[in-house]
Amino acid sequence: MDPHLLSTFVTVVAEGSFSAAADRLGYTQPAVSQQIAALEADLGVPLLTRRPVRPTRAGERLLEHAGPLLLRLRAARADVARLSAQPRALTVAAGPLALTADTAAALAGVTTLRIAGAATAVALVASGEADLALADGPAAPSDPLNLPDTGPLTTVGVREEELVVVLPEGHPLAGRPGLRLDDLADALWVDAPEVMPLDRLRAVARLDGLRPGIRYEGHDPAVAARLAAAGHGLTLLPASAAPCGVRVPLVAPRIVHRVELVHAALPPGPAAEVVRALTS
Amino acid sequence: MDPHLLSTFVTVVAEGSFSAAADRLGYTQPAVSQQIAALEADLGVPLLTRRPVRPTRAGERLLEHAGPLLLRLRAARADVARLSAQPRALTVAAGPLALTADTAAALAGVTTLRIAGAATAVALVASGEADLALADGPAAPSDPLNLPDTGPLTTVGVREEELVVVLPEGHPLAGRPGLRLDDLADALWVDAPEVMPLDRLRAVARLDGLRPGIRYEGHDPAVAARLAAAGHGLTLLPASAAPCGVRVPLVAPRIVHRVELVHAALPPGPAAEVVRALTS
DNA sequence: GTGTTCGTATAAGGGATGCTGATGTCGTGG
DNA sequence: CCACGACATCAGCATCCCTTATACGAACAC
Repeated sequence: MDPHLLSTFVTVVAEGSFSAAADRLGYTQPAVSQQIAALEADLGVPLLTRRPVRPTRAGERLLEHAGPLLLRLRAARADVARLSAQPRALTVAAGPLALTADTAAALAGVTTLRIAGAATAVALVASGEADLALADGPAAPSDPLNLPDTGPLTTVGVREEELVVVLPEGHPLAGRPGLRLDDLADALWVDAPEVMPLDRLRAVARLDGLRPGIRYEGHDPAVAARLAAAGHGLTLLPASAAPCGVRVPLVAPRIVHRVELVHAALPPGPAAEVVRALTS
Repeated sequence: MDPHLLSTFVTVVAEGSFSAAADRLGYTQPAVSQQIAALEADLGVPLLTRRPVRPTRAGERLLEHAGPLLLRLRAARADVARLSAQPRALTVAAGPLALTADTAAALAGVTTLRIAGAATAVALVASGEADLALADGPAAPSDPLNLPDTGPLTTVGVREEELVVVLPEGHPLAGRPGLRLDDLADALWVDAPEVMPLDRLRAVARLDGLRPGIRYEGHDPAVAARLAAAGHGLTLLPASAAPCGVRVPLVAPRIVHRVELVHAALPPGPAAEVVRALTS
């Protein structure tokens, strides 16, 4: 199973077409046909239906592996390259809720800041496209975030902050001193996958429900808060990131908003300085 | 970076010799030389010192990635193969402390039982060599074990059991009703990496210390207990696995011995039956 | 210092692999 | 029914990679 073939397979599925994938990869169409045929011959099962081009069940299984595999390959290459690389631009990938005032203050010397979800941020560090990641997400107090395993990276907790439920004014629960998530599982929630993904919340809180309401595809927590304040659904945010609406602390289950710093082994330099500043 | 080359690289490091690796892989020596040269040319750095053959720092980095990568490749292949595979022998990989009487009773129809550490057991399931894994290890109560991420596997908790410190009779602490691990960090411990690895204990308990004493390379918990009872060092075992010695419950930090069942998506069959029996 | 030996690197040749361009085949839409 | 779009197949050719043969270099013995 050549990674080259795997990458072609991923592209074909993404494009939904052999010819389009060939264009994108700089091959001719027969080359892509033959690569897919080689993969299917190797594994002994069809991976794609043709016309329309869609993954079979076996193809879906393979897809689940292909992404992490190709990422890990890039990570290996990046890890080796880091040893002999000259210090260059300093890129930080941060979660949308990771940048409080004092965290931002610690980012001296950073050239580029990129906002990305926890998994993407870690992937950027692993593949060498970013030097540091500030991954954020919900977690039980003092529990680590459940970050994908992409190789030998160092992870340190940076901060944990109380979470609040953001409600519109006049909501029946707005007067409560604290709220339990179980009581809100049937309510409508703002579905903001780039700010506070509902599926991660479900996993951490160990509950089903949290019906998705309006979907917000950006990564500005203030917008999510405003949507919640306007009654489009509830949302859960760290206290400092909810500028409006009625904010009621979450009391059960005990979940906090956690920020972790992820980086590879770093030579002394500006990146290491930022790590020191963030962890002190 | 061809996985083929990666695999050759791993073999060369393991054998400590190009020629020996060539023999093992069924190549000639120049083929191995050329493969390593190709890898080094691709990555732009020497990966091995020659005479003696040892990984350079870049090579060590690559090695850290190569194992998981090759495992993941096997896992992908196995995952696809599972879809069209006929039900065959049913193999279970179990941790050394996973098999209590009732757990063993649930293994109806199992053909082969293999004892392996948690990481190895999971790797066996991922690569399709085993159908089920019963991984075991220390963990905070109701926290999952920290198993390596090898792809889309299902994990369910099976059991949690109290841990006891095994002491020789007459030990100054033998009369205590309960023990704190911090107070024992400076004591000598039985180093039984296949039964209860000290490094995992350190990670879970978040402490250094636990000085390794006698090393036991087998995986029989009774032997570890006997070594402890004979005064060769302390050891920590689930209450049911310590047949001798003075057994004092561990009261802090709160750590239990946890067993988790790991398996891929299973078609109905004997394997699924065992899963049902173990999780009910 | 010199010779022997062991182990890796290099060179040349041949077979397999994999890409391109041309053409075939099948399903869809006019 | 025909034309068109899209994937499969085929032939040809360049490249890659493995094998055999040989060169090179370090370690060791004397």
